[in-house]
Amino acid sequence: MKCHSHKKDLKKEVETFLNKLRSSGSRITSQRKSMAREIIRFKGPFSAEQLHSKVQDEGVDLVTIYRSLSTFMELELLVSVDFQDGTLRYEYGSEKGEGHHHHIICKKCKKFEPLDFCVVQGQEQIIEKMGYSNVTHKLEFFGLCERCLV
Amino acid sequence: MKCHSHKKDLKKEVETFLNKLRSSGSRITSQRKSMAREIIRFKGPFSAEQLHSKVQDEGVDLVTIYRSLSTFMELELLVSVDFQDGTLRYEYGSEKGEGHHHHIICKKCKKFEPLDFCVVQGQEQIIEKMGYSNVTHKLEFFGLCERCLV
DNA sequence: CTTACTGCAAAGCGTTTGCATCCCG
DNA sequence: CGGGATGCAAACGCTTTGCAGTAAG
Repeated sequence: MKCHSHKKDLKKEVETFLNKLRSSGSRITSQRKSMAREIIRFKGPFSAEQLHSKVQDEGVDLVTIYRSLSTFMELELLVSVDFQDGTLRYEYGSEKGEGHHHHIICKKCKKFEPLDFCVVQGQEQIIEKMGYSNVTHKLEFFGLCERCLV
Repeated sequence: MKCHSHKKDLKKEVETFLNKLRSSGSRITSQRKSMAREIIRFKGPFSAEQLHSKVQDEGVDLVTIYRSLSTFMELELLVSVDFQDGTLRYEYGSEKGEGHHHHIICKKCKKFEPLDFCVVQGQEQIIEKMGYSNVTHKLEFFGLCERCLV
């Protein structure tokens, strides 16, 4: 039951993703369909390499992944998340609006959990008064998870 | 008058920096003395390359810079700052304590200003209750400065 | 004297670019 | 069909590593 409705949700979300792509004038290729599906399935931050491993069976090149990720970022379909380990992650969602959230990331194993609070957004107005426009923020928490503490 | 006292402050701060190094069992080389002086002079985030340009006249290699920066980070003499442009910056100071602060960074020209407020530190305790230890956070604001807005 | 630190060269890694080909609309 | 998207190979920029020589304590 639950499983079936999840599948339906996925299909619907992929469709939403692709529609945003389409309406920007971009083309819907088979590679991008695969990417969209996996990006939504991740339900959290992922690296280019991780996405590649999910779609390389379908013949999607890593370079294509990088180029599409860059396109998706410009269209604000994705946000970037810095894990502080030299590899950039991406996550389905936009900087502003409902989905906005941050993470607690384990310094050692890089596992993460989303956080449902953000006390920072109010600060952006203060900074806009300082003379900056289009202000956003990046916030991540880092710690050692229980398993890695030992 | 002011200039003279600044010089004195610099010398004292460099001494403090080197003492922390010394007391960790590290050696005080001429290269590290130069680096310490310039790190404190920056009064803000700097890249390895920027530091190199300040001390290469004194014969300090870029590789030595990277290795020392890594040492200084371990000793918590520096914190890292992510400008989201693929080049890591470092800043004199520690994660916790008096000096703790964040920045507003211009997305285009990468100029920055320090911010004197941080509303996030209280959240770290919430996350420690979630089962994480040694929790810190990274927060930076990004916007377009007046000059770059055009 | 011991061994941490340094410089040089080379490699490593994630990411980007050039170019010919492909295929979406 | 025209132009955006792709795959392959090669380059890129930042950072790390190997190793022999140097110098701090």
